[in-house]
Amino acid sequence: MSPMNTDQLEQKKQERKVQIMRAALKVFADNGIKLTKMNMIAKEAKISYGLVYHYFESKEQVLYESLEWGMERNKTKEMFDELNKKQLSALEKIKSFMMVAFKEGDTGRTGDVFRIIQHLHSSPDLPTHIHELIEQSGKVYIETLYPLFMEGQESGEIIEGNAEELLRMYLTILSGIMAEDPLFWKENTEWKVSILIRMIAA
Amino acid sequence: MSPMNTDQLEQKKQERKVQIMRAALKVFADNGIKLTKMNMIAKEAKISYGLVYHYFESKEQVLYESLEWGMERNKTKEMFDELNKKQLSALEKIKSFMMVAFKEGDTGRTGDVFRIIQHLHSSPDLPTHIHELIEQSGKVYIETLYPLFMEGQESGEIIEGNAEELLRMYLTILSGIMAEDPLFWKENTEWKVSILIRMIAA
Amino acid sequence: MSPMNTDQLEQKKQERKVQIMRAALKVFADNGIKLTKMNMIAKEAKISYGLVYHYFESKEQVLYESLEWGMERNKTKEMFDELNKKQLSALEKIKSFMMVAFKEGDTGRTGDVFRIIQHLHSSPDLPTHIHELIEQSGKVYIETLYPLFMEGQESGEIIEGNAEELLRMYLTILSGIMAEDPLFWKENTEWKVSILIRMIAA
Amino acid sequence: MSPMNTDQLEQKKQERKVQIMRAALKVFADNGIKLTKMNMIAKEAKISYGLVYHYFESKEQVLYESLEWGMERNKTKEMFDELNKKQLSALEKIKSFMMVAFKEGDTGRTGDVFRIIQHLHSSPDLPTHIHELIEQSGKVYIETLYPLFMEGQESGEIIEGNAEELLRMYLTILSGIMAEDPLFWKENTEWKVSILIRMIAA
DNA sequence: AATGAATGAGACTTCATTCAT
DNA sequence: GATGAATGAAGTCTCATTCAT
Repeated sequence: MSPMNTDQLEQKKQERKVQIMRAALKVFADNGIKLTKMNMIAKEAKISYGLVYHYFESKEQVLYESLEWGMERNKTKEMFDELNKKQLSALEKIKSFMMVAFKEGDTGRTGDVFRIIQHLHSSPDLPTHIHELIEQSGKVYIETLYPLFMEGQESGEIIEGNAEELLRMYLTILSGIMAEDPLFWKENTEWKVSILIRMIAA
Repeated sequence: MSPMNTDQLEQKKQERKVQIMRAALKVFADNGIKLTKMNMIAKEAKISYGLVYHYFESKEQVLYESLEWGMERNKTKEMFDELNKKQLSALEKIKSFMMVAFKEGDTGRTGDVFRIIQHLHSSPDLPTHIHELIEQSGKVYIETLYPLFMEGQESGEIIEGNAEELLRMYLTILSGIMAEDPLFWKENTEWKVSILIRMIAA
Repeated sequence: MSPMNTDQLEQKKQERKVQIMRAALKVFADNGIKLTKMNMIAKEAKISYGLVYHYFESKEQVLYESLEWGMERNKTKEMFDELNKKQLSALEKIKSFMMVAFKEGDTGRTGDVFRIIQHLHSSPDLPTHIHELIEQSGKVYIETLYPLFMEGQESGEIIEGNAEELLRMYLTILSGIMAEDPLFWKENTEWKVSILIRMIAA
Repeated sequence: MSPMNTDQLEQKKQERKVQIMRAALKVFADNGIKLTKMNMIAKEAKISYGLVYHYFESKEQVLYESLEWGMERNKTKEMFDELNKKQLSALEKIKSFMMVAFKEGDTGRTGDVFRIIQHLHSSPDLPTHIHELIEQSGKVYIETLYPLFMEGQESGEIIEGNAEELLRMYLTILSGIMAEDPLFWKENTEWKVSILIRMIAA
């Protein structure tokens, strides 16, 4: 009942939520939104399904907050800021970005978020605020990669043509891979990245 | 009571089945197996859901027969035989294959079948006979493209390396695109094909 | 278009109805009312299910008319009148009744009607007019057998006790047998009848 | 959190299952397998149909487990062992068996199980494991009564003839009664038993 | 007259959500 | 806080009935 208690409780509560959100991201990413049962999230988080409702209003709310949390952790922007400090060409930066973004361990969840966003593209019956979240999240990739594409074209590293269109196609392909084969990046990452880069490298 | 009568009826029945299978392929491709409701197939075919059961035993049977029918129409093999008659390099043949396979109108359904097969890869709880059908169908692409990849490598048109792995990655990317953006090939097909080809062109 | 034609048509129609009713009685008797599908009746009558609706309003109507027709053919009363002409004791008449009633060929349908009536006892959700028909039909057996039971008791052939109760139990057992094992009477009829008679024989 | 807690929960769960199985046995017995709706079981158990699925996988599983449970409670064998300790003639034992088996109160469910087994004889489209259960259960009656029939014939209490056939007919009649009139044994049990016994008593 | 194509109510089952403990 | 018991909407499939041919 001491004031400290309240804080501790609050923190514990937050930890629980994180435990659930981490599980949710994984399960949503693996199965898609509709096919993910509350059951599966609870099992992945090693709690009872009833408890999920103690921390979240609904399945939809779990999705929303998990995405929010995942994007925050995702920190694409920060990743780029980090990259920009290094002395690399535009193409090398793009390559580095892919290596970092998709070859993550347990912590990042970048891939999970990316994959969920793909699943969501094909779920037209979701509420607006979720679609907005997606929209916003998708933008991050565009906003950070577009300048690099432009830079690459100027320096002659990247093929000519409409940079925006090229970027969109590039992202479509990345999305597609993640939707198609979640384990794609697990093996031979470097080789695969280099092949993909060939598409845009002059 | 003329002999023509029976034939006509039989043909009409077959047309109805085709109407349903065409609808089913589209809806399955767009939504995945589990998320496709009989309702959706029926609505797409502009009939009542009850009627679907007049022509097919179950949802699973609709899937199976539709795939079978779609693959038959698909005729990847025939397409290649046609190609091989022409005087083209391996890379040009691969390019032609993509142009023909993915830029079809309403008739071909090649893309739908391709996408469903992708969905099915991630549905481990389907009966054996469907998985066999998929397996078999997937093989067609490999069996027809693999020799071309080899040929391309020998002639120096295609980059060095493990041809099988390269082909698998190539197919994963194609699958991913179709899963991700069904309308991908509608516009700018030629340019998109050329970009993709860059991945493997030496 | 001649007047004769009308009659012939009328007769043909009646024959068709009989064909259906005969089939219906058999299928209803074997499967019970609810579990009998229109399909099964049609197949048994070797016609399409649609045609049944040409001759009858509904499944319920098929049941009603079939029962009516079956009871008419059944002619328990006539059977007894026949028996009464012979010089037999009451017990021998009861025995004869059973032999005739249950060991019939294709024509009689006595057993079918009897069995359907049993099924109907346990179908409380049927319309009134059908229940009335049943009621009425059940009475025939009681009305014709009751005097024989009385007579048998007076002559000392049948055991003492409440004749009505004894008869009711006897009929329950007969009904039960037909519900339980439709083919019961096919074999060893005489021996089985004699065993059953032992229950009431003094 | 006391150790008792888990046990209590487990016990409560078991009680719920028993509540459902008791209801199921009654409803199955009254209506037959196919005509029994999950709804009816739920209503009889005074719960929602959804809850039934919390405790059982499917309707079929409800049937299977209910039968198993009912047979266990049934304990025909134990009943006979009890009887055999007493100094009774074979016929008297058969009589006692019937009195005990069919004049039970709420607890026994012997009659329900017996009736369901009859219904099942006429349901050829049930899975094997259920048929095996039935088979096995049916055997109990035969295995326990057959020796008594033989014994009775040797001592001259029971009429001559093929004991097996006689027993089969006897059981058919019992089954039939239970199928036909579930309340048959409620009243006048002793008298009814004595009449039935007359069939086989020398 | 005859067929069987077409429809939709109802039954089984799944699963998100609420609630008692 | 934590569990899982309880409910009911929605999806798959069956089948009586209507209707076009």
